[in-house]
Amino acid sequence: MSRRPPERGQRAGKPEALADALHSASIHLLRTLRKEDDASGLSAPRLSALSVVVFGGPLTLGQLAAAEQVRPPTMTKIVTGLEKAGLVKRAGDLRDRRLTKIEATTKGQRVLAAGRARRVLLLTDAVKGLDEKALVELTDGIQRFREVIAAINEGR
Amino acid sequence: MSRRPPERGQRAGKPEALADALHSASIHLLRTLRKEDDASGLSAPRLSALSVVVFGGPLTLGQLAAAEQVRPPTMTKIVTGLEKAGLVKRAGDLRDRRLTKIEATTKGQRVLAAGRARRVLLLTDAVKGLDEKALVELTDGIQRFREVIAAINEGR
DNA sequence: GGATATCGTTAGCCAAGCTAACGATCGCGG
DNA sequence: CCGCGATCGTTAGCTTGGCTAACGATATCC
Repeated sequence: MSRRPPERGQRAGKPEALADALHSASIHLLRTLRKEDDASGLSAPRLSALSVVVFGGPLTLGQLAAAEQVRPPTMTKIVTGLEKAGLVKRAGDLRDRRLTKIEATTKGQRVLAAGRARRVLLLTDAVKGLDEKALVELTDGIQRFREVIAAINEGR
Repeated sequence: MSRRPPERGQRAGKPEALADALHSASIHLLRTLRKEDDASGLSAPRLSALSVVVFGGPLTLGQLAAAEQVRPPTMTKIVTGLEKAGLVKRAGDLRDRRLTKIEATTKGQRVLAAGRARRVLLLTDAVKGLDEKALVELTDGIQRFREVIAAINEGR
């Protein structure tokens, strides 16, 4: 959902408003970051996948798809894009495709690092307006955020 | 970015890790909710736009596009989809398209309410595992989350 | 050695985002 | 009173990302 008149639950006393706030905030953060990430020429899904490859070591396409919670054909497209951009490469057993591992190139590592630096710049500016207390609240909140998502994904 | 080995900053002491955590959590929440929202036949962008229309009263396409932070052509598509689904209608001055207002149908209101109920159910389950303290932290965190996003969007 | 299982890819669909170009309407100035 | 520019929406056309269904290649197992 979205930003709308402030009369609607800012403090989110009800789970309903909380759900709405979570959804809304997520949508807007991604829309905001998407623009910034454009500077690296990488969309959010590609950036996300690249991140997994860089930090998750070499892994198969299936594993990557599972990690990103998308179907294999979707991941094929993403990996193909990353490969064309020279950010990842296929290694390992190239004959048996089920065993080929996807790994990051050094360029991929560089680009990822640069993208993060860019985002950090943005965030740093945004954080300037927050005091220490707010920072702590944000950090704690994200942790809870993660727990909620994990709970949803597990309980089904 | 994405879920990856837990050794990477859970508590987000650095802004870098905080940015990463925000991004990651947002991506995953949306991916998770997308599935649920499928049940209403509405994608996240449509649901978001519908929400703005329902709660933001009748408004022009341009205003809606601005609220949703997308370009007018994109919003044209979304509104067209919602219109075909009978969730919104165009009213006001139909001759001068610059003055036609978009407003929700009663069906639109119903569907939105149903979608929210569905999400709330999910969230309620997820929240069962959280104690009061965690709930407060989450609520506070979201508020900060919003502030950060607002700060980013303003400072440019 | 041939059936089977496993995994990736191809094909083909749709939604959502963009830019560029077009169109329609109003308001204003001459 | 008539055209001209400004304003806003839409159309056209492209890319990416998501899906399912079908196909292909490889290894394994009997």
